[in-house]
Amino acid sequence: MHSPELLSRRPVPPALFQAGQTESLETLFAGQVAENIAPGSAVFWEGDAAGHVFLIIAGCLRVYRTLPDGRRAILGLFYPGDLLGVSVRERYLVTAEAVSPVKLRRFPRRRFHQLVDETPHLRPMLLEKICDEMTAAQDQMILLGRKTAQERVVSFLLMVARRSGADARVPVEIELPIGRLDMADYLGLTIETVSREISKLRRAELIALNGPHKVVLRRMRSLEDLAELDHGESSSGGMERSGRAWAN
Amino acid sequence: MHSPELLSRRPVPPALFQAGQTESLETLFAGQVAENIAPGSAVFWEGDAAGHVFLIIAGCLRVYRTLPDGRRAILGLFYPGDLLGVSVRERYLVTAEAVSPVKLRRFPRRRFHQLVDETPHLRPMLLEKICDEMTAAQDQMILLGRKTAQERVVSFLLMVARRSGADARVPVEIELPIGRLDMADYLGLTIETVSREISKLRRAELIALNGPHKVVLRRMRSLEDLAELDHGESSSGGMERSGRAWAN
DNA sequence: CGGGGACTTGAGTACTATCAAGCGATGTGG
DNA sequence: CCACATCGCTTGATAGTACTCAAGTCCCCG
Repeated sequence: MHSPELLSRRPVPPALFQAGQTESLETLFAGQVAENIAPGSAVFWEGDAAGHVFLIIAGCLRVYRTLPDGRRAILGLFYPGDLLGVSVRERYLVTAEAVSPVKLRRFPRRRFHQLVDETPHLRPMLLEKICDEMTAAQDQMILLGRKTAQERVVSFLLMVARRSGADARVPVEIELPIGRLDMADYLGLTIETVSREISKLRRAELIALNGPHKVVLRRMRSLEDLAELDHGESSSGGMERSGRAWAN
Repeated sequence: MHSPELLSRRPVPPALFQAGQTESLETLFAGQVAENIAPGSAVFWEGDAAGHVFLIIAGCLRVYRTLPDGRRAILGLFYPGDLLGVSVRERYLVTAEAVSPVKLRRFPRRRFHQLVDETPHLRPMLLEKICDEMTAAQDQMILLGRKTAQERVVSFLLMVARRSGADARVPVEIELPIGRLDMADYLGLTIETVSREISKLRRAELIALNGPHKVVLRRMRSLEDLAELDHGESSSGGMERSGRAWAN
C-alpha cells in the first residue's frame, strides 16, 4: 500500500534551511539505540500511555485490537521503514507485537512531534506517512467490507509481493511474514478458510507452495484479476474481468 | 445540533492571515463562499485532480470507492465541522457525494497545506483531525472484519446517536442520515440484511421506528452490550457482557 | 389515482464458520 | 535413537449467517 515512487514529488516548503542536518524522518532516530524485540512480544499495549514513536529497522510487526469477547482484528502490518505510534493521542489505541525478530529505534513521542513541527522539510514527510497509512486503511476497509474470501487472500498475497519489492513479472517467490491465524485476523476470516483458499489457489496452479510460508505466484495476471483490484492498489494493468472462471 | 453559525465567523481574506489571527482550521474557510450541493451530486470523483479541501458546514456526505464490478464500499460519512480532501495526494482516491442538502466551503488544497504549514498553531490541529479520521477508520476495520450483522447495525445506530450529541440516557430519538442501501454499503452488508436486523431490534423492543429514518433507542445499555463496543468507542460505561440474550 | 422509489418480508441458497480429525515438522525426554 | 507431545497447518463434515431472488407494502409525488 505504500507506493513511494508515485508520491515522492512533494512540494518542498519554501522555508528556512536547517543546513540539511536532518534529511528525513528516519534520521531523527539515528542517534537512538537499536532495540531487538523477540517474536510474540509486544512493543506496546492498547491503553498504554503513548510515550514513544518507533522506527522499524528490520522484521515485521502486527498491530491489532481485541473485542471484549476475544475476537481479534489485525489492523495493520508494519515493515522496515514504517513509523509506529505517530498518532497524536495520549494513549495507544492498539497493541503492537513483533511477528518475526524485530529491530527498531524509539524516540520520545512529544519530542518527536515537537522536532518535526520545528523542522519545515520534515513536516510534509510526516503528513505523507500518515496519509499513506490512511490509504492503506481505506484499502483494507474495501477488502473487509466487500471482497470475498478468495479475493481477500489473493489481495494479501499481492500486497506481500508488492512490499517485497517484487514488481517482477512471472514466477515470484514471496515469503509470508505471518502465519495463517494472523492472516485470518487480518483478512476478517477464519484460519480454516484462509487455508482452504490457499489450497484452492494451489490446485488451480495459480500459486505453488514451498512450505506454508513460501509462496510462488505463478500467474500474476490471473491473480490480479482475482483480487478485484481497485485503482488504489494496482501494480500492473489488468484488462478484462473474468468471473470466478476456474475450478473449485 | 451542529451549529453552523459557529463556523461562519467574520469573512476575513485568507491572504491576510498572520499568526494569531486564525483561531482554528475552520476560520481559514471563513472568506470563501458557501456552496450548496444537492443530494446525490458529487463534490468530487475518485481520480479527479485533488484541487481543494472542503469544510462541511451543513448536511451529510458519503465518501466511497467502487470495485471494478460495481460493488461499492462507503468508507466514511462526513458531517458539519469535518474536513474533506485533506490528503496529501494529488488525486482524490474516493468519491464524495452529498446525501442530504450540503453546504460547504472550499479552499485550494496546496494553499491550504501551505497556509497550515506556515501557521504554527494550526499544524497540530490538522494532525489531530487526520488522527481522528485514522481512529475512525480503525474502528470501521474492526466492525467490518470481526462484527456480526447485528453488531454492525447496532454500532451504527450508536455512532449516529453519539454524533447527534445525544449522550442522554433513556429514549433517544435519532435521525438516520442515510438510507438502507448506504447503510448496507457502509456496514459491509446487503440492504435486506440491514432491514432485517433493524426489524429484529424493533421486535425485541430495543428500538422503535417513526418512519424508516427516525429511530428511538429505547434501551441504550442493552444496545451498547449488543454492539460489542471496544474501548475506542464507548459513550457510557457498560459493565458486564451478556451473550446474545434476546429472542430472534 | 397511478407510478416509482425506498423499505420490508419471505423462501431458498451459498459462502464461510464451526467442530473435529488428521498430517507433518520440530523438539524433548526417556 | 525413537516414542511422544506440541504446534501450525490442512482437510472433512456439518451448521449457520448473510446473500440472492422475488414479492409485497408504504409513501411520496406527479
